[in-house]
Amino acid sequence: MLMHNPPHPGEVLKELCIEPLGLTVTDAAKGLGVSRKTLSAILNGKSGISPEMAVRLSIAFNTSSESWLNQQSQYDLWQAERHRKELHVTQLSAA
Amino acid sequence: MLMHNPPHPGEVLKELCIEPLGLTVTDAAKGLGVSRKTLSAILNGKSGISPEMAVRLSIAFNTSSESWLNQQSQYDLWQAERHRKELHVTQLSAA
DNA sequence: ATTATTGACACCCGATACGTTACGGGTTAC
DNA sequence: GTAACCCGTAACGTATCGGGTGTCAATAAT
Repeated sequence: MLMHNPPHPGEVLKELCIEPLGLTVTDAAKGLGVSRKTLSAILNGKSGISPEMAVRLSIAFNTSSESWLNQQSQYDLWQAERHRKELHVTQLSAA
Repeated sequence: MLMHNPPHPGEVLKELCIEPLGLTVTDAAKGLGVSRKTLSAILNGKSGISPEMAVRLSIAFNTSSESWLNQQSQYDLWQAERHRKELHVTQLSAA
């Protein structure tokens, strides 16, 4: 089933990892091995979480990479589903 | 936990949807509303399944879009995990 | 006030999804 | 043989996106 209005993974990252640890974006970016801009873009919903970034997050925050990437997938899918009608696709399998 | 060596989603698509229905790549592509090249690339592992494509597949084959996109995520993640060592990331949370 | 931090902007690059067109290699039917 | 399919794919273009670098202005902390 589809979640409705899933939050952007960047929000979750900020609220669950960055803020609780009192990390600055600059320091967190340094720890993740990416630029400050890259992390900032994610935290502010401008970029998604790439597979490589999911692995970085899993190492830095001792979490699972799947959870990050699945969150991103749910988010992307929810965006894509909103244009379901505009993709003229015909049934190929039996209903 | 991580699956090991997840199959490319294109293989699954071919074996579970295209072949059982006796569909040609040309006809399936037409039904999906994409070019023959685009579908061919997916079936042969040259391209991944985009969120939009997942929605197309869900309509044409009466399946869930999440399942397609999750398969792709698992595949992408498995590729990314293989370079875990080369991403110099430092621990930020308590172990 | 000075410094640190941050978000927003520009521009660059590389990867990727998708389209059209076109080719060459198969198979099958005539 | 030749015509009609089907297929993979190379070559061109489009657009989007993640990521790096740099700059700048607003804000927060000292």
